[in-house]
Amino acid sequence: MKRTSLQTRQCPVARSLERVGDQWSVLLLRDAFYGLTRFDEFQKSLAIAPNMLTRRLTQMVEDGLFERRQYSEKPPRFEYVLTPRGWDFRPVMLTLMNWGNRHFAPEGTIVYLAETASGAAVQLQLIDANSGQPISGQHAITAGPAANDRMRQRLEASRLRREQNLRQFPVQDHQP
Amino acid sequence: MKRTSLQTRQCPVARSLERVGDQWSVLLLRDAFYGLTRFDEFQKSLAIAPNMLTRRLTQMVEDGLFERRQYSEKPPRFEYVLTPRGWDFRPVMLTLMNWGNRHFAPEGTIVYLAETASGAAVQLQLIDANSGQPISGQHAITAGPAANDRMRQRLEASRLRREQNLRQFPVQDHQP
DNA sequence: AAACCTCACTTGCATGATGCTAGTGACAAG
DNA sequence: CTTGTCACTAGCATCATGCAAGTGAGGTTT
Repeated sequence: MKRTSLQTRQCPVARSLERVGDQWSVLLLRDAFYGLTRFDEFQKSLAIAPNMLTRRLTQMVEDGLFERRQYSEKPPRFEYVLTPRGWDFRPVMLTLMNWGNRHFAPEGTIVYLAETASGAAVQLQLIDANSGQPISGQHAITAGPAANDRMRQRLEASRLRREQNLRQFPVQDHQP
Repeated sequence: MKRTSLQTRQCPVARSLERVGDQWSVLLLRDAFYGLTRFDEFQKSLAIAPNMLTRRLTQMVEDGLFERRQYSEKPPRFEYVLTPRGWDFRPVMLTLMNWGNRHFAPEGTIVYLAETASGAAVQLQLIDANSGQPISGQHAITAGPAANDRMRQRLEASRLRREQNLRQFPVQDHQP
């Protein structure tokens, strides 16, 4: 059957998944961050069927993640370059890579993020730029001005459950 | 045809996608972070068909993201609780949510992360905990000890392209 | 005690997205 | 004038997705 559309859902995660909720989209972005731009580069790197690649790239151009650009007139040739929206996905990619490294690399560290200049390894951390504090279990998703009733109920229920848990297990914090 | 397996690929992103490379897995994790644990809670919240939900949950239990736990004997009832590996996905979720909020919420901010105590809004930022510096275009993916030849070649090619770009556009930095 | 409800699923089948293979069109090189 | 590169398109097989309906163990209501 048709895959259920998440477009109508009022949730930024669901809306993101509508654009990158499949394997190939994310891998294409990964390769784009590695600097690939051309159809056959993606094809070789990913071992993806050409029709799948066409479908994904077309969709991602439509979604504003890639821009299709002609780089040669006489042999008509095209390349796919990241838009600002595509570039903006980089933190998600790095966080996901970090997760994969920690949990699915039994043979040891495959890749890591490093400073280009010094080569020093980076230890990724998500912080609140306002306070400088790392994100922890002391931070919670909150309804914004555009949230509808359904979303507010969902978040309110979540808040209540959190309070109950705190009463039951006062020191529990899975997210240090 | 069968979906191509990414298991054999030596890349932490591909390996992560093998576990969360579909829409429902990520949405299940989202709801788990909201505090949902029971089959029918997930079903109502996501409007997912029960067979799909069974398939996803079973897979995610196998992958070590959820643990299936009996919480009642007399009416035999089960719940699905996040494992440490599942909890560890939270930074990815928050970063993805942030991306969705910025790019796919034309009606305004739907949800935001806030400090539980003060209610102060959080401005998410990815930093290097070693240096305290934000992650920028000055950081690059580097081969770790367990990287194979193919991965090293990929990263070397990426490095060369970056250097060429710098010669062509010396001030370009898409990732401030 | 019959009827109805809750929770956690299972079964059966339709269909459309995924994916393999082969082919195409525009040019360039030898 | 044959071969090669690049960027695709076309045709078809099949498997994952998803709807609808049912199941079983027990509780609650009338």
